[in-house]
Parts: sequence; C-alpha cells; structure tokens
Amino acid sequence: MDKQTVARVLDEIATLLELRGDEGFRARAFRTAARALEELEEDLASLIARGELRTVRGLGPATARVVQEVFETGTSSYHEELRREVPDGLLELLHVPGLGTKRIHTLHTRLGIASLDDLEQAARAGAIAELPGFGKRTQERILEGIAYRRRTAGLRRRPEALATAAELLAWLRADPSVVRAEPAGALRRGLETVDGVDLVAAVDGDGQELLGRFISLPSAEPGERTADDAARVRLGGIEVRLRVVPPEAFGAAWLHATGSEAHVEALRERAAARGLRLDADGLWDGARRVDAADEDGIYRALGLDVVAPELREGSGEVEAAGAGLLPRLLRYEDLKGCFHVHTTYSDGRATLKEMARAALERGWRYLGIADHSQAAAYAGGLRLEDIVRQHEEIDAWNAEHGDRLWLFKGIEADILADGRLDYAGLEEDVLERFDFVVGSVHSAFGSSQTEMTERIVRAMENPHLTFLGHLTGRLLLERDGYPLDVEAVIEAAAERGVGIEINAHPARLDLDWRWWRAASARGICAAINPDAHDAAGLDDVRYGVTVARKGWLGVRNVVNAWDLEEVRAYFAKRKGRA
DNA sequence: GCCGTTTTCGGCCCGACTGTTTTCAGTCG
Ligand SMILES: [Zn+2]
Repeated sequence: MDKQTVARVLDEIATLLELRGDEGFRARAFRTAARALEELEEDLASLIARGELRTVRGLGPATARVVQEVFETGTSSYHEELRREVPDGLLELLHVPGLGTKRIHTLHTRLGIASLDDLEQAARAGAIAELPGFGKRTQERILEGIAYRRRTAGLRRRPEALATAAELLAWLRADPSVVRAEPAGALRRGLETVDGVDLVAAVDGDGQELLGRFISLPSAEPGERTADDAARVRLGGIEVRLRVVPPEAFGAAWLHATGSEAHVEALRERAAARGLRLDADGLWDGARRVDAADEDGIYRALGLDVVAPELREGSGEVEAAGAGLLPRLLRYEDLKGCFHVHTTYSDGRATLKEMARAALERGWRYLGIADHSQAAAYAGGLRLEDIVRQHEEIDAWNAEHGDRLWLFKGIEADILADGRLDYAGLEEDVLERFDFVVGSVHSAFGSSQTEMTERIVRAMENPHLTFLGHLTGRLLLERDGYPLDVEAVIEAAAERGVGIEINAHPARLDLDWRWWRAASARGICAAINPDAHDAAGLDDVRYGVTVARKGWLGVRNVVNAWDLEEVRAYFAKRKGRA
C-alpha cells in the first residue's frame, strides 16, 4: 500500500464530508493530511512500524487512524461508512463544470438530486435557476456539462485503455492456441481517446473455444459473440473487441482492425488499381492469396513504404508512401530531455533533485524545470525569493552534475487576463533570469474567442516567451478547451518564432496532433513537455511522442530531441530578441 | 479535524473570476 493510494482515500473522505454538508474545516483537515502524506520523505511502512505516524504534521488522531487502517487492510471503515451515506451519483456530479461540493449538497438537499439524470430533469424543468445562489446561466452551464458527459460517456483516455489492452493481451498470449496477439484500432493509431479496445489474434484451429472463454472471462462482465470470428466484452467499463483469424490472414486482419476506414479504403483503391483485392482476410490476386502474413508484406505488395499506425488517418499518407515521401518520425529514443517539469517549489510532489535524478535514470542529458508563477497562488507559484532559492539550487546542481544532466531554469508563467505574462509588470526584468518561459492560461476561461485569441497573441509580444503551454486548455473527457482561433495563434507564433508545447499529460495532449502538420509547415517547433508533478510523470512524454508522430513530426521539429548545445543555442536566440 | 499554545479553544483559509447578488458565495487552477 503506497502513500499515494492512502492519500487518495483521505481526499475522497474530504470530498464526501463536503458533499454531506459537514463544516468545511473538517474536510480541509483530511485534505491537509493527504498532502502531508504525499510530501512524506520517508517510507510509510517504516513510519508505521515505528509507531510514529502521529508525529507527522497534519496527521491527528482521526486521520492517522484512517492511514493506519488503509495501510493494513486496504480500506477504511470511516470511508466506507461515508460511501454508504452519500449517494454514488453525487460523486459523478463533480465532473459537471461549475458544480462543486457545496452546490451539489444544495441540489441534493433542496431538490433531491442524486444523479446525472435527476440533474438533467431539474435543469430542463427550470428548477435549478430558482434556487438561491443559482440562476439561468448556471442552469445552462449545467445542461452543457451534462451533454458533454453524455457525449463522452463511452470514451477512455490512453492510460486506461492501454492498461486494459495489456491485461487482455497477456491473457491471450498465454493461451497455447494463440500464435500472435496484437492491439489494433484507434488505440494502436494513437488517438487521444478511444471508444473501446480492439485486439486481433492469430490462432491455430478455428478459435471458437478461445472466443467462448473470452466472453466468459471472470474479470469482465459477460460478453457476446458479434460474428463467427469475433466477440466483445466489457472490462472495467471499457468495451474490448476481439477478432481471431488463422495465421495466414493475420496481416490483413490486423490492418483492417487498425484502420482508419479512410486509410484502408485508400489501400483498397491502390490494390484495385494493381488488379488485386484487399479485404479483412487477405490480399488476393483472383482466388490466389498474395503472401501477406504480416502488414509490412501487404504494403510492399502494393508498392508502398510501410505506413506507421499513427499516420493511418486518410490524410495523404498512402500517396506519400507510394512516392517515398513519408516523414522519418520521431521516436521515444530520440528524446534527450524535456521541459515543463514541476517540483515541490510549487505544486510538484517530488523535489528538484528527485526530478533531476529521475531524468538521469531515463538517460536524458538535460531537464527544464518550470514551476508555476506567482499568480498561480493555489499551486504555490514562485515568489521572487523562491526563484532566487531555486536558481541557487540549480546552479549548484549544474556545477556538480552538469556534465551528466544539465538543468535549465524555466518557469510556467501565467498568461494573465490582459495578455501580460506573470512577473512582466515588475520593475526588474524577472523573466530575463530564466533560460526559457512557458506561457499558460490558467484563469478567466470564460472570455470570448476573440478576447482569448488576442490575449494569447499579446503574450507572444513578450520576447521572453519561449513556448505556449497547453494551448487550448482542454481536459479530455472533462471539458472542451476555451474558444480559441488556433490558426491565428499558429500564424502569430510562426511570425514571432515562439514554440508550441505538446503537453504530454494524457488528459491534455494539447496542442492536438491535428494541428501539427500545418504548424510545422510554418516552421513552428514543438516541445514535448510532460507537465510532470512527480518522477513517474516524466514518462508521460511517451504519450507526447505519439502525438508528435500523428502530427508527422520528426527530430528536427521537436526541440527536446536536440542535443544540449542546440537547445542552448535555441534558447539563447530566443532571449537575444529581448 | 488539527494546531498551538496566551493549556482549553479559537483560528485555520490563495486569489481571480463568475454569476449571483446588491455585497458575496462558490468554483477553479
Ligand atoms: Zn499549466
């Protein structure tokens, strides 16, 4: 039982207390305890073994009891009691933008609302606007939030989908009848969200027995057969679709299950033009199977370079593959570091040195620290004295370890409502002290598209700005980004030589891959930034690499795939305009 | 619920923004 898990229970207790309408400071105490646990330098197990839990500042009798119980048994009776008391539906309502625990409590007690359906009914009937503290606008926002929730209900983000795929692939590959099993569909193409997990297995025999066991997996809800050679189950709320084929048909089956439809259609046309026929079972010359047990063989038989799964979106990749014009795509191994990493100086959960060591472990040559700026007060944004302290620590690190891992001094500066960068109004040129500046919008999401676009374009007028951070502000499956004329921003960024971040957090993946061909064509550089708040978060750059590949990007387009000296030169050139 | 003592209970709490108000509660990053 790790401290993160225990902290999550404490956080949920706090949320449940708030939903129940308890006095706010009690809930706060549980949240404080959760943070205290996260920031614990020491191992939780040894602390408990020594009976010193209570010595941790922020843990008192009640919270320490919960920690101890969760650590020993995996659950907390207090937590479970609250779960029984508070309707499950109330937790779901927290995902509706504009609704927090207080308002949900009010909705529950005044209108008996305990689910998304209840909420929708009440909003449609106009009952919510009548409540004190609520109004017409709030009611509208609630309906918008419900619609978004409904629209995205069957979708999953990549980490969850990949974990489900891995679990079932392991199960398939352990089966003696399975020759080969692979993921396919949108997951394999690297889409930011998927409506399910597609798997293809090559099997000895007809696979009927395997499909039978697949739909009655003990860990899944009972599934169903969808065709002679296919079935689907739901596992942890995710739909998993499996097709089984004989080994000689695997290449074509995998290709079809991977898609996209547009890509496969383009391949079919290409086959037809060569007098061949491509279907989900093979590539055919009349009745004769063209040898294509693997995908590569099919592409080659069609006179094409192999198209990486990420590019198979029907956007000219087949023509490019025929002309030998496919880009050499970025790989994870190309990365030499990354920027936009948080530490305990602001809201990170790992210290600067822990993050630096984690970067070393990954074989990186440099790391860009970028904590929050002072406007992000809640996130512990850096005040001027914090900046000085952090820069001293970075200088000391570089003096000692800079030959192995160089730390760049960066900051995630808020783009304020008027388009100024945080710190920009001060007498001394604070932003000048940094090697790079990531500019991000964290407030005033409600403005119009014109205002938001002007605000971000204005931020780019500050010559210190190096990268635009999570440009559209979207949170996948939580909310759309704010309204923004991305094309205009790209145009302005190109003119001013500002780079754009591929925020690699799996809930952001922002700027989206769909923009990157246009952006790179205008010479805009990408930075694959993990926005990491702990060491494990650094590995999110892998999701960012997928986005870059979907955007047809290669090493030259991605700043953190460059050598240390090149990055230094890039930053210096940006600063030179100041 | 936890802290910190002014040892027995009062104070805790980041600030901008929004929508609801007509001075502020609630949400959010
Ligand atoms: Zn941010």
